[in-house]
Amino acid sequence: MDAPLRAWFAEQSLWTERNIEPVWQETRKEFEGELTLVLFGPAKAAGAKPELLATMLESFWPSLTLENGSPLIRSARLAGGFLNLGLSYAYWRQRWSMGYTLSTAPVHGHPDSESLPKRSKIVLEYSSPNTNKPLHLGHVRNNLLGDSMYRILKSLGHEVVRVQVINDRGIHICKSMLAWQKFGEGLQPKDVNAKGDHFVGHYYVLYEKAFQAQVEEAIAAGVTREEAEATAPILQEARTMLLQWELGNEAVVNLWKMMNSWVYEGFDITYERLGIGFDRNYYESQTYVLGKNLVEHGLAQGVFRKDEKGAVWADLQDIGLDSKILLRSDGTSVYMTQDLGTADQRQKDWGFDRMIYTVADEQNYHFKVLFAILDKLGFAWANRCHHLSYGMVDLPSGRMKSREGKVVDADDLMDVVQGLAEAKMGDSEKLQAMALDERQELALQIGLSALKFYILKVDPSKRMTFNPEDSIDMQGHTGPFVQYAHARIASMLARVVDLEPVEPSKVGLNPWSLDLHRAWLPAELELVRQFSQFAPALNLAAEKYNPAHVADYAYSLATAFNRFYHDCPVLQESNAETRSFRIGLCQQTRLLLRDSLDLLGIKAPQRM
RNA sequence: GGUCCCGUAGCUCAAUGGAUAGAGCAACUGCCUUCUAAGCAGUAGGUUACUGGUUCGACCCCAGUCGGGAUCACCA
Repeated sequence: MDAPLRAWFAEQSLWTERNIEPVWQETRKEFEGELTLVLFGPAKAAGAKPELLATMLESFWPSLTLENGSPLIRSARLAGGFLNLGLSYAYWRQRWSMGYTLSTAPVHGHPDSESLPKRSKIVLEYSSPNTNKPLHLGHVRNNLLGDSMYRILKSLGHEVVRVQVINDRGIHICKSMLAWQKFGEGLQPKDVNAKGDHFVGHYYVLYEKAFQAQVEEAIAAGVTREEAEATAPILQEARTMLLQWELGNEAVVNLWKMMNSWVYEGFDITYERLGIGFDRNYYESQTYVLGKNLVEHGLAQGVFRKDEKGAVWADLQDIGLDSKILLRSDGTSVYMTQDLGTADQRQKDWGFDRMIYTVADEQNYHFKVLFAILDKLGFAWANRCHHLSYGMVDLPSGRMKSREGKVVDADDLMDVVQGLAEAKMGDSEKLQAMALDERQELALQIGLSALKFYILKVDPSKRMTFNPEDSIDMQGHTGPFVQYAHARIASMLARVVDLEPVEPSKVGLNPWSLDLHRAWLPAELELVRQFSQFAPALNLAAEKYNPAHVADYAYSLATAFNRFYHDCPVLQESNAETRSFRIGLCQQTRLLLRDSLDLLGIKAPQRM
């Protein structure tokens, strides 16, 4: 809702004398009006019936005017305790003219600019893959959330630094290295025409197979499973390799570098195709040594304690959490230790106001503890760290399990959605004349749109089920539905120049000159009303770290347009005034659809 | 076991404490000689897991019960 209007209502003595904040909501579709004042609370506080308040308010309506003196309120009807207000067409024209788009925002701000959070510098972490296997569906949700939040926060004027931590070291990396050494026969990805990350992932699987075989063999020889798993020779070899890596053994380090470089080449391709990018990579091989000095510092300050074995602990019982170990008795660090160090490092690197970690909700407790310890260490920015926690992605058959090969590979997924979009395009005569590369690019845009929208329309905090069949759907509540509305407008507007050599000012840039000498049709009013919802949706998405609000908005706007398109002729409208008005509506709709899609990382093709 | 999260139409998801709980998919009915039918209009589908409580009003807040998940390592 319009902030000045809200402010005006809130200031009325009717409320202020009784210390009441009026409750507003969007008017439900089945009632006349766009804005609803809920009178139950105020009525109760005032000891009066809603009817009486509505009557009292009636005297205020005439005093409510726009800058040019025309009235603000078009209609006011009480239904139960709900006062439904219809706003004047002049108001909606003005509101429309302030219509916020990404391209105009930095210059003009937008109508609800008071509610804009202060612009700040934000470090946003997402993706954070391991270098022993390719990206899968879980990474995809992470990437899409991170990328969309980046776009959303950036559009509100924040400076956002996109970072990922690459988990490039550790026992799991050594496992694939070892397997390649044993079974790889010196082959490289290019020798077998493989994508680097898949190539390395293949050896990780081979390791697991060899490991299981050894375990079964040991069990057959009479050893317990537990012991067999702990003592498998190949695991010993992997551990030895990790030690050698840590000691800087040249052969091992060279192998490590070579295989990681293959993986990065593969990741680059996947990210590129998915439309995801980063401003800075942090490598665990460099950050895993960080944090020890922080712990020493905390120990000196008396924030941490050392036990009799020499291990260092953070006591968090005072804030309802457990104790957390930070340094083992042998002086080595744990995961938490490096996360502390990395956070501190990033503050030094960027001087951020806020830091956001896009990490699955299985680590909720970890981040609670991390932020609590940063706070104990006295970092003022500790309470400006946020864990953008998202739920796991399940398959219809249940949880994804990489060990059982029950994973959806990111590259395969993109192949499938692109292929389906292309097949669908084949049905359309208007798209058959396209050049092949153009076709494939469009198919990718549409396929990715289906995938991205399917994932982003769900509240991040909720666990979601990924149904492959639904995810490639292109009808109904989907990305292609929104894209289609955009493409329809684009193809229509492309003809405007030929059909109607109108002044730019007549087609929406200056709506004050577009006074229609008639009441608006419902579809016209609904469309303009949707224009005013863009900024609130964007703000809500940023505030709640939830791109689903933008996805919802894009769908609502597209729906409103489709009805308008069905009900109202545009180019074929004979009345010149109405035609210009509607062309203006189309232009504004197209911009908002394009920008909403962009915030979700989805392309808006000109035709489809 | 302690802590935290979740339970809404057959399925996937919505719904600041507000009106008759909404969409899409799947099912069924209409609408292309008309600016792109990847569309529009309609029918059917609900004890919001259950039991209480708070209040003018509860999917939403509180307590309990049942069901599902996560987490609580000198793992990462």
